[in-house]
Amino acid sequence: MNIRTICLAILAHGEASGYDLKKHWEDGPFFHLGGASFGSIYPALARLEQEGLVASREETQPGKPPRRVYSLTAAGSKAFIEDMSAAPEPDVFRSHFGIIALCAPFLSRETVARAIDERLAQQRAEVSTLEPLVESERHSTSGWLVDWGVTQFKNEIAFIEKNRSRLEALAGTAKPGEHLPVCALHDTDTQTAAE
Amino acid sequence: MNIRTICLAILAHGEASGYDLKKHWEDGPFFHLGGASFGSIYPALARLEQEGLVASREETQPGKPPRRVYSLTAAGSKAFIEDMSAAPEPDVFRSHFGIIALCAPFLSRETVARAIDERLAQQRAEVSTLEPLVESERHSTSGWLVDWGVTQFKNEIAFIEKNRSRLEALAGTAKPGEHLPVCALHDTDTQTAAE
DNA sequence: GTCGTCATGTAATTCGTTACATGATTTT
DNA sequence: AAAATCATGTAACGAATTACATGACGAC
Repeated sequence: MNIRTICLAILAHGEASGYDLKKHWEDGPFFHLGGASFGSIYPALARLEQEGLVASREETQPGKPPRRVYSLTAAGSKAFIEDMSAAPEPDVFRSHFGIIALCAPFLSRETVARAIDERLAQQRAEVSTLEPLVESERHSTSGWLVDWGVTQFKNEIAFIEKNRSRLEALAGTAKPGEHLPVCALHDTDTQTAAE
Repeated sequence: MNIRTICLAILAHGEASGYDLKKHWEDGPFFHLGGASFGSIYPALARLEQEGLVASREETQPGKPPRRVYSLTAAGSKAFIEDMSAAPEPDVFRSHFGIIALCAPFLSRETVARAIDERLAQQRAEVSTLEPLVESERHSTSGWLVDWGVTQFKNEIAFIEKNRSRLEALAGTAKPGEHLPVCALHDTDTQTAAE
């Protein structure tokens, strides 16, 4: 999922300026899906225009700087649909919290407890951003996505609350210098060592 | 979450070569957390060694090329704990499926249906990778993470199965050229247009 | 005799971020 | 008077990927 595709996806909803695109990501409830800086948006739009996938017109507005408004061309629309139809690479979430959970035996109880608290706070914050939208977006385009998000975050919160003591109990259980397999499955070291 | 941190996290479990590190990511059940190529692992290890966070020794093995085995130094251990204690940036998942859900009105029913099927297949594949580990890893370091993953994936599958018709019903509902707000909340265009 | 595994590394390229540069207007 | 908002863009930099280069050994 590159910026180009996200630009096309947002422009499919209607024309927008580079500034608008950034606002959709930063202030919108879907910032999980993106988040991009001007330094990548403007060049991306310029390149899309060069490729003929978007067209732009300058819009002068009184009392404000002129804005360059982009919209999909027919070719852009086609490219967007092709992008959406392409087989997706599996989602990768490089999660700080996941690494902490994996490394709990090497970390102090306080570190683990704090990580759990922070994770819960973060997921709760996401829920309180999205939950008010469930009603207002029920019959809009984004209603489904809002529900998806709320459900995911709530489920994770429930899981962590239920299993936090089990994770905290793992904290600090590795003696200094102790060798633990990352995952017992494919750790050939331990097997070789045992032979 | 950069490669450096993941290297430290895996090396905290015990010494490993660059080749080992890659295997932990690619073949292990935790590839969601990472996935990195040799082109990034080897330079990362070299830099960590320069900084004094890891030490290496060459291990000659009969019939196989010699391997350079890395392990954390005291400074590396400290750096690892600091990295883990640092406040995490909120997880961002740039999800292809999420974008499709958001753009359903602009896509055909077939495209949306296929995307749903692919998503379900993908999440089910993750479950069948992780589920067999629930038992074997129950009392190991990674047990918690395995449970976390299984729960997350199963919950998402359940949600999609329950709500797929609702998403499919949205497909193709936008007329060509129609302007739809990405999210009703902060779409000033529609409000301005309505004034 | 070719392909897969073990093993390390470099170079070119892509993608994106941060910081910088500019400038009018409105709010505090 | 300072700060925030609207608005666009470039340049330097960083992080990671892909592709390339090398080479021995074992399996089929």
